[in-house]
Amino acid sequence: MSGFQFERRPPRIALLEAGRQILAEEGLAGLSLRAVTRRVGVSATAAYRHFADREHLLAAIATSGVWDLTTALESADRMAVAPLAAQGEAYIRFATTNPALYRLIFGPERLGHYPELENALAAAYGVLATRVAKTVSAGEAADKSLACWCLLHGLADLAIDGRLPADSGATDILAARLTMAVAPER
Amino acid sequence: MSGFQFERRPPRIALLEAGRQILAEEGLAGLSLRAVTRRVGVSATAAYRHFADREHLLAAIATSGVWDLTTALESADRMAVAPLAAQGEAYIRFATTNPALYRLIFGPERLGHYPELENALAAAYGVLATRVAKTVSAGEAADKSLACWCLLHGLADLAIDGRLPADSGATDILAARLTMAVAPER
DNA sequence: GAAAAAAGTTAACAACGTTAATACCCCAAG
DNA sequence: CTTGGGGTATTAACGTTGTTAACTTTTTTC
Repeated sequence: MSGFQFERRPPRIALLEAGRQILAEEGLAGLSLRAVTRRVGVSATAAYRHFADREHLLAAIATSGVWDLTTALESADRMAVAPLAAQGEAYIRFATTNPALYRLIFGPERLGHYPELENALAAAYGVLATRVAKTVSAGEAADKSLACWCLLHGLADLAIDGRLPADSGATDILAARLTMAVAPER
Repeated sequence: MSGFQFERRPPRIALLEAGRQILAEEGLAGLSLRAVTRRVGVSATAAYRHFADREHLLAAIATSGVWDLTTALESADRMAVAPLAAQGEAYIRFATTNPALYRLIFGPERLGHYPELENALAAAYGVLATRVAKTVSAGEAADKSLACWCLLHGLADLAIDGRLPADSGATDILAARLTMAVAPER
């Protein structure tokens, strides 16, 4: 009868969330296995029940981030007018809102090649490419999708450390402009 | 009279070169302060005479890499026909030839913001922007330069871990095509 | 409630970044 | 010659990290 019972959150997820918090607060430098377990409140080696090693933890954190990006792109795309530009803005916003996470995703050694990360990235790319395909003639679709992604990735990278020339106005305006430059009219 | 005298290479440079070797051979993971000093044949702490800490060493290595990229772009630009496309190819070639170095340069936290690295990056960007400015109408120069750089950076990143769709043909052809897409004819 | 699976623990190791205190080596000034 | 000072390198030590091994504890399942 006694009302509640706390939902015991699966420990794997607790570690992931703690990792993302630390990443947001202290950057990649602070993201050690021990720091993560410390935050969750378990002992240093507890994480090895859930991740083979530190890199797998990092890959899992990155993967969860990519899924967030994917859903952000999807929901931006549902906008009635200018869905492509909206995706561009959403992409840049994701990167600038979660800089350390973004850098981890596209980071040093791309975290080896973890299949889960690959899948998530493919899904995110798919959302963009699908929209481009609807915006552009059939023959150009592949190239323009690729160019669009490169443009956004490059822009995001520059935006993250404030290297975008400020005279061009706000980040999202620039993103929209460049996105449109790649796949204009129609 | 006695012929030679070995040029004593400045230790700072020896450390830098050892660092770049390690980076090329073992990737960022193997690039520890101790590994560098070990390779040069000095004791672990000797590097502190020349670099404040590990991050400064990394920044110096990255900086030296950017200067290499700059001269590669410059010499590509000296080509008579299609200098812009040539720069694009040179950029991608640099990235794919020195993947770990490239990733270090544009890496995790962009190595704080070290002025030497900033300057080197500005110089490299200048080489590209100057060429774009000569290829495009005055009003478009800034935007197109930026777009061009983003495109190349994104392409390079994808190329590094073989994520470029192979059906589009060789990397350099793709680079040329995309470069041209941003700044066509004239 | 016993057996099996999942989760967490302590102890220990090698490697790393970094600091402090100290030695060496070369060369110019007295 | 000696004196000393800059630049360079050394050893010893500390705290932190990733990881393994040998366990114990908790939770789930039948």
